[in-house]
Amino acid sequence: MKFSTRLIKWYKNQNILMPWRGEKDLYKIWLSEVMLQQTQVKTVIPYYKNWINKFPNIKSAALASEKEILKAWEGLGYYSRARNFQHACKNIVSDYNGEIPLNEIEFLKLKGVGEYILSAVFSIGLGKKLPVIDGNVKRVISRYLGLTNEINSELKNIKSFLDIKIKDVKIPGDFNQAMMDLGRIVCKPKNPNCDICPININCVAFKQGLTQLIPIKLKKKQIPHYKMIIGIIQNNDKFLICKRNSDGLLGGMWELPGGKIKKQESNSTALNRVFSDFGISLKSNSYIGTANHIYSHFSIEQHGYQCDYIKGNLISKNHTEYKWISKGEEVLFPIHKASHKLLAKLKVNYT
DNA sequence: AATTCGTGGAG
DNA sequence: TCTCCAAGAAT
Repeated sequence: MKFSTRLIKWYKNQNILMPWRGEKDLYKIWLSEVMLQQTQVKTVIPYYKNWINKFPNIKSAALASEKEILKAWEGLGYYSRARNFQHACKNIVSDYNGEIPLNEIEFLKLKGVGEYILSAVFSIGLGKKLPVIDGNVKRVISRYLGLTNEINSELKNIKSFLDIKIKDVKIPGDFNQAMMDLGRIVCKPKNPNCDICPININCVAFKQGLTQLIPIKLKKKQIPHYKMIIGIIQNNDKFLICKRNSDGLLGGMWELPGGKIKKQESNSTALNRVFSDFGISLKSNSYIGTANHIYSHFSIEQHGYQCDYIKGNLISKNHTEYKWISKGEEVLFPIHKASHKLLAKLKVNYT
């Protein structure tokens, strides 16, 4: 049997169910692929279902408020995906009469649509013979062909191999999803189950015992670590939350205000300095707790302090809106994980 | 071209 | 605890 025949036979036999499998609505296929970027299937499923309930089509997504969009994405990470997806939906409503462009060049112009999304949506939704290349596929093919250069310098070899293999496939979407399922379930990063792999016969890495070495990857740089003070600024029964700038890290998300602690600086000194720079004066404070959080390129250690507000309006170049809210109201706002960790400690200690 | 974008799970 | 990395794209 041929490579693709073995692969697709295995795929059909697995019959793995996902909410978007078998879906024909391009909008839903597209949404699933956006959510699945750098995110595991299991994580995406509840977010996908919730999103489809709230925004069942392009128009509803385009008409939603930014707050609703980010709230539906809260906790999923890489929030620019949500903002870009809505931007693209608005673009489709205004410039494409509400219909997703079926032309590759036009679809690629949409925000958040790259080579992967194009290939995934057009192969699964339209039957186009465009191979997808994601982390799974890179791993599977680099092992299958025994590619011993750094994985990202082998992309042309991987693509030319797939371009040939997908030509004689009847259902390109199945071929692509089979490749990704195989990488996720069998050809795993560690301890691949080569014994049950449908394409192990011609796999170079398997035959030569190289599955532990391939794919070859560069070592990641160490990420910096920062200490921060975070304020739960109390004013009567309310506390302050701030909306981050729409660009950059956690764009558009709400958070508890705070800032970095300088080296050799005490927590209380940092607390006074940061909020003095924000333009608000505080009095007595009490320690709430510490919450660590790891981002992709740095990590933080948040030291939370509950403070009593005296006067001043918070002005920060990092934020565009400020709001005093009562405890419990935070569920109405899209708030990032790091702030949620401290809010959880607030509940434990002060209810 | 290298960096910047979250969060959670696996081992 | 530590490291890797997941249906990548934008800058």
